[in-house]
Amino acid sequence: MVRAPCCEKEGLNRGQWMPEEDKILVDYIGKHGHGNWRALPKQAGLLRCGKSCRLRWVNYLRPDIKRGNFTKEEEDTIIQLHQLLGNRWSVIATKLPGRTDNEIKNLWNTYLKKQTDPFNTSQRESNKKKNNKSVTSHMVSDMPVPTATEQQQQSQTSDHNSVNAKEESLSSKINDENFWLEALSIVDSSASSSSSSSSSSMDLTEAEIVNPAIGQQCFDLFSSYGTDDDGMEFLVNFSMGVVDLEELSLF
DNA sequence: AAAGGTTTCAACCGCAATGGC
DNA sequence: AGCCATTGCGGTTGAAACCTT
Repeated sequence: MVRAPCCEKEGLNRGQWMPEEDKILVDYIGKHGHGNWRALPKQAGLLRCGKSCRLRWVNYLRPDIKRGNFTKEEEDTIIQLHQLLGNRWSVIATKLPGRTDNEIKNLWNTYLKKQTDPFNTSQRESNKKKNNKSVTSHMVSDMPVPTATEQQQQSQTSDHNSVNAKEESLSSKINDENFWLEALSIVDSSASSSSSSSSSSMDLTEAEIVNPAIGQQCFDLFSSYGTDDDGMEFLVNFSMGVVDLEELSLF
């Protein structure tokens, strides 16, 4: 079967959006919402395909878009999440309010990828000086996640027996209340009784990781369980320092 | 000043996923 | 179950801006 083109290309504008086009799109969506993207350009009077309109809105015209340089915290978050999720830009973007997947992808491809590559460490620094842009460069985290190179080195140097022994050791801690009390600080215990300190972790709702070393152990352990969608969501939150304690029952 | 090289990022493309019929 | 339309995602492109020589 011949694939249908995404839009009629004849007579439609392509390339850079003109300010007038932006205004038409913003005005239309402000009044009617975007509804059906394919039908939108015709209804709004734009000589663009629906796909182009959607992209322009999502990546540039949305009112909640945060423009400007990424902060150090945002960069660190992206680096951590990328190590966890790979090139799942849309998932990463959900953890950075106001940032788009396209923006994050561009940042990664032009800067962060080089940052995490030990053989290209100084490239952006020199560019930064050239461009006089205020992008910070470092990789500091309260709960450090190993770089891809480090992970590779780790996998090369450790044998399966020692890994299994470590997992068994960590697994045994999951049901150890003191282990969790040491690692976590309760953020939201409203759904449980105030005597939560003496209850099991399953009675609590949400906690912050206050002991990075233990947090790292937990992360290693949970990662070893594999990652379906729910597990992935848990790991994302965990990597950002927050634990949904109800999810612990999954492990 | 200008030519050539490099970087950035908005926009495009093609494919996969999803949902309705 | 299968087809089709639509949406969303990630990879890629190319024009513009910037830098170096």
